[in-house]
Amino acid sequence: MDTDRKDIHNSDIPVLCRSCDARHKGMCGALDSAELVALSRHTRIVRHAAGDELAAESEPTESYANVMRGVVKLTKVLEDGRQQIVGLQFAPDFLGRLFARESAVTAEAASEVDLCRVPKGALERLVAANPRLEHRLMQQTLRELDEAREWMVTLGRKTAAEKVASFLYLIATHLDPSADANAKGRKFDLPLTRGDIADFLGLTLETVSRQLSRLRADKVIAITAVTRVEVADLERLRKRCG
Amino acid sequence: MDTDRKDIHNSDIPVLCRSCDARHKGMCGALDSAELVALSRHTRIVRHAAGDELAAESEPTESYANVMRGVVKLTKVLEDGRQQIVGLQFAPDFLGRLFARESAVTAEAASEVDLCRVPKGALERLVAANPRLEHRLMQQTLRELDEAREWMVTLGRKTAAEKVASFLYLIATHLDPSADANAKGRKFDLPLTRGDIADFLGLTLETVSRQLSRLRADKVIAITAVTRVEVADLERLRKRCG
DNA sequence: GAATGGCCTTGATCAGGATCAAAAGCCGCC
DNA sequence: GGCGGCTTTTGATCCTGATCAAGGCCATTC
Repeated sequence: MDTDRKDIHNSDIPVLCRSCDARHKGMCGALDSAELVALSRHTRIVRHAAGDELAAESEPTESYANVMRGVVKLTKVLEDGRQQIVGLQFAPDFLGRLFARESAVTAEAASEVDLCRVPKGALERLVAANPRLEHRLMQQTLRELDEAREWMVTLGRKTAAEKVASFLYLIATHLDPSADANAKGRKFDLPLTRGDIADFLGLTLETVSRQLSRLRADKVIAITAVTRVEVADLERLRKRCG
Repeated sequence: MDTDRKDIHNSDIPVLCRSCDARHKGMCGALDSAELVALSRHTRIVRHAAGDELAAESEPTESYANVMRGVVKLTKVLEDGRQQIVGLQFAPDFLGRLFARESAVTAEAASEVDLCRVPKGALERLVAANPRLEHRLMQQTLRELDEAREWMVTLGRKTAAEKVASFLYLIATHLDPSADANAKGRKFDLPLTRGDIADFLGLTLETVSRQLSRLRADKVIAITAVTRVEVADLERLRKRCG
């Protein structure tokens, strides 16, 4: 209690929110400090290990979340087990399908992940009361729709080689926001296994592995460890994306 | 002038809007009669022939629209001309990417189409002033995102036969909203050519044609004219969707 | 009603990626 | 340090759907 009030007095912003990206680039940027304080009473930071299931397809969802660290994959499966990754979420993305009774996708931690969870009802009340928040979430939803459509081109019309290059390009440009955007090269850890990448690209893991080997042989990338990729020249990689 | 005022007096609802589906299931349902009257001063009903380009990729958009009749296809192309249809819009869908400076897709009339066009600025002002309208559009955007992700599974993981069955199932369930939802069968005209269907499914038109022939040979569908399809038992078709 | 030009269908062949199979790295664990 | 369980890589073969090619159907036009 006492500390709570001191926090508010000190800065008007809850401790947990002070260094959170969601406040700058994510949905919390739409909230003033009073709303932030009110919301933070309901939120809970949770850490999940890679592989943890965060939400299941056709299961009721009882909370939304902001991704604070790590990568979350959204997947859908056919009855016979064929699987497709339909989205990847990076910090500070909002996680969850607003207003939906149940999730249309399975959400799984691709890497170790920190989430800032909010109970469904609490967020929906806040959205109803604050059009600016809904506007923010609308902007993200529109961006996700743009990305989904971009990816449909990749899935439907690109060759295996172009698909793998496109995936690497996506990761290189999304994963490390701290990297200098102008830098020619990038180094990063793949947040997905070969099998996951295959599920993202509509390929088999063998094909993914072969195409990675080919990109390495062609010196477009270096693979310094099984999950470690270095791109010396992003532009050369982009040329391979079709 | 005089007629205008009479219309308003008569029913509070602009003539053009009275029989429009967008007022019931589309975005205009979020507007009260005064807003409807105000908005209708800016709208213009336009008819487009099949094949007309309604908006071009990377071109500035100066208006949004509601689809009142017909089917609009949204496409994206790779530099070398490979094409992918990334969405289909049916009445009374909203057409356009809210808040975007330029379109990320090409919109083209797949059939003869009637649009209710609204200038970009007019709609954006209305959205800013009316959170309920943004909420409506948010709902449609979320639905489109769900559909895009559903389609990613089809593109990435289904066989050619399953893709074609899935397309027919989509059309059968979306095209004729007046049809009895419980009816076992459906009859409809395909709004797309074989080439368009191929671009939607990530196939070639020859493969689409062959798979259609196979579905006909297997008595899952009847093709009574080149664009006319009859499905006797929707459930049998669904079983082919994978 | 013949000619023209779009679509569409069907056939023959080809190739890209899947599948099947095995070996090679990698890592935790005893 | 060596063992067992992994994911990943690489190889050999197969098969689905692409490509190349020809012909058919239909509407429009003269």
